[in-house]
Amino acid sequence: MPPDEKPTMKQRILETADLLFYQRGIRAIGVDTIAAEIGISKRTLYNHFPSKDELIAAYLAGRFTKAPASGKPPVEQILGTFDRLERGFAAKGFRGCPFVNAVAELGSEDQSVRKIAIAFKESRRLWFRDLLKQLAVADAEGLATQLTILVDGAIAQDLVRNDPSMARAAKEAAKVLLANAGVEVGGEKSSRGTPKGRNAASSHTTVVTREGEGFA
Amino acid sequence: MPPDEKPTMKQRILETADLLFYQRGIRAIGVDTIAAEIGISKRTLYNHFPSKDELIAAYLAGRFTKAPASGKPPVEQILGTFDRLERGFAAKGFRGCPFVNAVAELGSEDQSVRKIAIAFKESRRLWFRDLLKQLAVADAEGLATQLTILVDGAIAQDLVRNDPSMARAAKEAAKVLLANAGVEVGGEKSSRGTPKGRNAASSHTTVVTREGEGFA
DNA sequence: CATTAATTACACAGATCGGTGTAATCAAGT
DNA sequence: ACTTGATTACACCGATCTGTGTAATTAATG
Repeated sequence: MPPDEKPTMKQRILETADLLFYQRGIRAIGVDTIAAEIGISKRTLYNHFPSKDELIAAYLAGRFTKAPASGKPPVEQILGTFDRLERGFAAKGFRGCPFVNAVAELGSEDQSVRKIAIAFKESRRLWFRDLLKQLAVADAEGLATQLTILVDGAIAQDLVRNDPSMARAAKEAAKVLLANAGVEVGGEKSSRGTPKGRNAASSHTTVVTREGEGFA
Repeated sequence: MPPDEKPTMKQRILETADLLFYQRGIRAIGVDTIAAEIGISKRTLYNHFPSKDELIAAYLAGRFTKAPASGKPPVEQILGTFDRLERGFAAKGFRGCPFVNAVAELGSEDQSVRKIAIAFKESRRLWFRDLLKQLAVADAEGLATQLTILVDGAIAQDLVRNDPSMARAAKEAAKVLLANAGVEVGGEKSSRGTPKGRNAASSHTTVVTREGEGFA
């Protein structure tokens, strides 16, 4: 499918909803706001999505991306996750994991949202696990769980602190866990001591990319 | 101060707001709902809290508890955090970290909420750091950060999965990080392999306690 | 008993919420 | 030129939101 050409109206609605939902919260954004942002009538929005709930579902479904496959060796893929994470943190507009946020704000009643969130988290865990199995790690299941914990912990910390170095701290921890599991982990320790520049207003030419999608 | 005696009206309002805000989300709960739950008039509520925002602030302030001090050795205190975390997860009605949730649902604009969330997270990190310094850990700052990442990661994972064993997985990771930093960590490895009973509907006589408060 | 303070019921304001109904308008395709 | 489908403007619905004004009622204190 050619990625150019003018986007469908449905796509425009969805991507605008995505932006607003993610940035300001699902409950905080009304359908009127979304329609106004695009400059369309509310009727048009409802012609493409029969209800806000379905729009929310589409939003989360769109965030459910596959973890990137690459030819690189498993260790690099695993550690690379934390590098992508850090870039995501540094990118303007990062606001944590959309699935965790959705569960947090939609309460425990909403079962469908929780289900997709669980599916996403588990898919990431399995991605780690399969790579760990390639590395002949004994307890691939448990270590994979621990890696997802590191990822989500870094995300939560960055969400409140706005400190991208949390990704690096998590990466260092991941290295220790990997080494402890008998995995040969690549050379330099990347950074030492307390990550400098905590709570950074340090804007390194941040790009507005949306890499990582569901995070992470 | 004697903890018994009948609670103040303000206290009743606050504790009810706490329960509802935490359980169902701040944005999801209206002041009418809170007043109705207690059985008081909305006017009375506004006589004690001039606005919902101040009630929210009081809610978060109430969740800002000090990490429990004890005479136990630092390592046990650190690892004990994860045990308390697991009990919190198992307790009925656990719904993640109130500060992270508040930041997640109130969006990036609300500065006051983010500030108190940062303060809380940092206080927990410093608590870890001071204990680590007692253990003569070289990079106490960095390791403390990593421990908070583990805590928040376990919380996020449990929030979506409802799996209290995430706390144990985080604890095992913490042990590895501590050992790697030269800390002598206590004997048995507590559990091995994949934590059984993932996504547990397994109700072990869960208590309704609210220990941990702000988590963790 | 009289005073005072808290709480009550209740109506109401203005905004926003998700969602619908309708008729006019616009843009293609044939 | 005619038809078809999408989009528009716009009014409207009932519900809910935060917050206020007011006068009556209740409970404790002197």
